[in-house]
Order: sequence, then structure tokens, then C-alpha cells
Amino acid sequence: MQMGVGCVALVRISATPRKGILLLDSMHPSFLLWLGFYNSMDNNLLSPNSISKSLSTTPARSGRYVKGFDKLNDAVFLFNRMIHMKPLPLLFEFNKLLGDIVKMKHYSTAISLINKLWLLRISVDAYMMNIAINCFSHLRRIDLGFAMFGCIVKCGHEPLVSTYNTLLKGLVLEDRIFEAEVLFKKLIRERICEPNEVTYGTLMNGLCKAGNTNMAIRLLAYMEEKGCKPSKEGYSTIIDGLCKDRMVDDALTLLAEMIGKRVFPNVVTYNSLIYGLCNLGRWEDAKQMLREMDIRKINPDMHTYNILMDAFCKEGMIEDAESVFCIMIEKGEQPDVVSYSALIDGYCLRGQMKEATAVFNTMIDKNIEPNIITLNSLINGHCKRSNIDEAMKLFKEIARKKLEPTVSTYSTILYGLFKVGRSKDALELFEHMQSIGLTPNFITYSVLLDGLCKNHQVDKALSLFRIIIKNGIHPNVAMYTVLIDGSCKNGKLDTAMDLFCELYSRGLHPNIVTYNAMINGFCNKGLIEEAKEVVIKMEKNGVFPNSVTYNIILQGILRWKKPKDVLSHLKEMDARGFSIDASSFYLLLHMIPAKEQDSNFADLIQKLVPNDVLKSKFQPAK
DNA sequence: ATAGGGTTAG
Repeated sequence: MQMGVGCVALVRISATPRKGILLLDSMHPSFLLWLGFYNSMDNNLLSPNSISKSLSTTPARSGRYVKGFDKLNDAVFLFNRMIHMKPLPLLFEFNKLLGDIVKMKHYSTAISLINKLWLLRISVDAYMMNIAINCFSHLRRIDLGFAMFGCIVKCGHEPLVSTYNTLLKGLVLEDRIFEAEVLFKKLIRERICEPNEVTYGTLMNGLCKAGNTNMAIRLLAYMEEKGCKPSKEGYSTIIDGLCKDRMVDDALTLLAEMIGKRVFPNVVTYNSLIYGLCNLGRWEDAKQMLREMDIRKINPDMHTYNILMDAFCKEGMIEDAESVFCIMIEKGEQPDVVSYSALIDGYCLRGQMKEATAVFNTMIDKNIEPNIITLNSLINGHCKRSNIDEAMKLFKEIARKKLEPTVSTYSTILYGLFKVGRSKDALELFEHMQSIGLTPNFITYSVLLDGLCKNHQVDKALSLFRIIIKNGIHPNVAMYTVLIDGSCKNGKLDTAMDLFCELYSRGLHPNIVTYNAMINGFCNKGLIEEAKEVVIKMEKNGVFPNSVTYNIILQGILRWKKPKDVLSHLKEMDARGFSIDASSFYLLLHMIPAKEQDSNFADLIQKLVPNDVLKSKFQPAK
């Protein structure tokens, strides 16, 4: 745990006699310089004349405050006037103004203004300290927050619980949950302060974010034991964690429990539940939540509408999402970048790039700045349609818009490049993403393995697979399936069989796709009997062959010219209700000599070939 | 009086 940094020790700070008020020694021009803030910010967010700069920039994560430009301008202007008023306005006036600026998410501006007070040797109180620490947290610089904390301690002031809460929140925002836990335990063990419901709530949120909802639930029980009554925020945190873990019924139970204890849910609580229910496709239950909100006179907000729009779009129900879009406007909520992004993603998932682009243009017309997620969706849509040029155009647009590409951006582009066979470019991009400090994740690796296999670079995929495992990634069935399929299609049946065994030893279970890949491997080698044995084995394991399975075997029989097996296989397909796909039909036409096509065959084929295959000009699928 | 906890999009 870094409690303050070295440079703080060099700072001489003197306190005014009044408790809770800090005054810095005038020898130092700026606390930001002491804290190394100017030097350590790479993106120039805070250069010495940052106030004017931050006036001309909008916060990176939201386009919502573009309209707040004048408000920010006013706030900064007022602040600067207040500084020179005599007598000086009360600190709480400054704090209120700073609070407004923080609400507008102009964190570096707020820090600069506090710094200005500091420079003028105007005393700063604990509230203002909390504001500053909070701003550092949002800028992902909790190290500087701790440095500031060091200042407070240094001049002999007792930090408040809220100060610790703010520090905890900063750690949570940087995913440093372990350190947050350490700090929390230290507070209790050394009796530094009595945690309040905010302290517990912050830590519970951190635990949920780290995937440890169970521990968060235990903490909820613990705080009650200690006589600290959980607030609606505390309950909502756990409910949200449970919903994200898809344990929505447990979340609903907790909702009943909190109401039983007369802690009443608000719109945030319901938003989490609606998200969780929609995510499981429990539309009726989600509707019930909306009805309950209505009864409790809780109005849906922006998040509610966005959650619903997103859920509909993911289900391909864009028309319903558009209805929600209209309703929210009717109810006086302006759709924001999330609303538009949800719609864009919905169209992209359906491959309707014209429509997606139209929505994109609309949002730009409405002065709503697209963010990286919006662009990622569009890039994904173009990649899915194999339109890598359009995808690349947007990829370049990211830098032009001064946005930061994410790991997902790269994963998506990698997918697109592999899809059109540009594996060399993909591998270069993979190197590039790492060189700019982005760590590939599970999805990146999955895309890479799939791309390499589909582009006949199975050996590369296999050696990468070993590296991935060494790096601590736990492969799933899909990864194994990709490699098994790739191995089989490249004639490496032995490798495929080894992978198949390995998958079992990891406690994973092959699915229908895995089995089909293996069956295909045997068929490609002419080992039709072995392929059929796999079918028996998979049925024993509770995975049942599908139409693809039977067509793979049929094609194996046809390729390896075993006409005697054809009829019996077709009869089995008929018995099981499977039909002949286009590839099989193509092979049937070309490989069965005319004299073999007796009436028996003709009838069966007639029966097993669906009309759409007959009409498809008999082109093979591949 | 002013600060600090929970919700949405790839």
C-alpha cells in the first residue's frame, strides 16, 4: 500500500490554528508540482495553463456535457472572481462551485482551480481535499490522491471517514481491489476510523467488480452484525453484482429482503434488476419490474431506457428498441451516446450496415459525439460483412477523433483481417497492439487462434496456444474446437486426437461442434468406420448428432467412393429426419455414376433434398 | 451548508 509518496516528505506544510483547515507553506509554487502531477500526466490534461485548455476540450468519456460548455465557463469565471473578492467568500462557496464542476466531469479543471487557491495560500479544508482526491481517482491517478492524503496527515489533521472512502473508491476505480481490502482491514484493525455505510458500500462494489459477489454478500452481513445498517446503495450494489452473475432470482430475494427491512429501492436498484432479467430473456419479469416502479412512483431514467434499448437490440428486436427511443423522447429524456450506440450495434449485429451508418450520421447531426464503443460496433459490423476497407477507415477515424482504441477494437480488426485472408497484416497488428501497451485478452486470443487455423497456419496457432496457456489463460471448449477443426482440415488427425484428450483432462466437455470437427477429421482420412464410432460415443455422452454430422459422414462416404454405404446412410438420415445439404447434394450429383442412380436412390434424394438446395444452382457451400 | 458509495452500450 502506498500511503503517500516520497516527494511529500519534502513538502513543508503548516496548518492554521483552526482545526480542519490546511495552509501550505508559501515556498512552494504549486502542490501539483510537488506531487509530480504535471510531469506524470502523459496526455497533457494538466499543463500549467490547463484551465483555458480544459475549457476547449470536452471530457473524454461523454459527449453529454458539450452543452455544459457555457456552464463550465461560467463556473470557472465565477471561481476566478471569488478568489479576488474581499472579504474572501466562505470555503463552502468554493466547494459548492467545485462540486458543480466535478458533476460536469471536468476533473482536471477542478484540480487546477484548487491548485490556484493553494498557490494564493488560501486555506483549504477537508471537504476540498476530498474533492481533489476524488478528481485524482477519476483521472485514474489515485497515487496522487494518496500523496494528497499524505499532506493531510503530515500537518497533523485527522482524516475523515469520507477521506478514506474516497481513497477506497479510487483504488476500486483502478481495479486495485486487493489494496482496497488491505486498507479497509487496516482501518478496522488499527481502529483508524469506524467504517460507515459508504465505506462498506464502496468495498462491496469493488468486490462485486472483481467477481467476488459472495465476499460482498458476506460483507453485507458483517456490517449489519457490526450495527451498521445497509443503505439502499449497499443493497443495490449486491443486487447488481448478483444480476451480473446471472443470479437474478437471488437478486429478487434480496430486493424483497431490503423492502422487508424498510430500505426502499430506487431507480438504480430497478435498473440493475431490469438489466439482469432482460439478459436472461425474462421479458415478462422485466415488465413486472417496470410495473412495480410505476406503483412505487419511481420514474424510469436515461439508464432504464438505455438498458431496455440495448436488450432489444441484442435480441435483434430493433423495432422495439426504436419504440423505446421514441418513448424516452416523449418522456423528456434526450437519447445520448449510449442510446445511439445501442441502436447502431443492433443494426451491425444484423449486418444492416446502411441502417447502422444512417443512425451514426444522425447522432453526429445531433451533436452527440460517438465514442470508442460506437466505433467498435461499426467496425465489428463492417468486419462481419468482410468489408475490411470500411472497417479500416473507421479505425483511422479513432485517432482523428482523439479516442483511444481498446483491446476490443484490436480484436475486432484482427477478426476482420483474418476473415479476408490477410493474416500477415493481422499478425503485424497483433504485435502493434502490444507495443502500445494493450494486453490481449481471451477474445483476442480466440480470434487469433481461429484466424490462424482458418488461414492454414495451424502450427502457428498451436504454438501460440501453448504460450497462451503458459500466460495463465484458461482455454475453453471453443478454443479447443477451433484447434481440433484446424488440425483436422490440415491433415493433422493425430494432433486433433491429442487435443481432444487434453480437453477432457482439463475437465471440459466437447460439444456438437467439437465432435463434428473430429468426425470430419476421420472422414477426411477415409476412416468412415471410426467416424461412425465417434457418433456412438457422443450419443453415450449425451451430445446428439445433428444434420451437419450426417452430412459430414455422407460427404466422407461419397469422397472415398463407398457407394455401397450411401444408401444405408441416406436411409438412416431419412429415419432421423435430417436432410441433405448443398455440399452433399453437389457431391451426390457428381460422384454417383448414372447407373447407380436407380429409382431407390432418386426417390430418397428427392425426399431428402430441401427445395432451397435444389434451387441453389447446386453450388457447393465451400 | 460544501465532499465520499450503487445502474446502461463493444
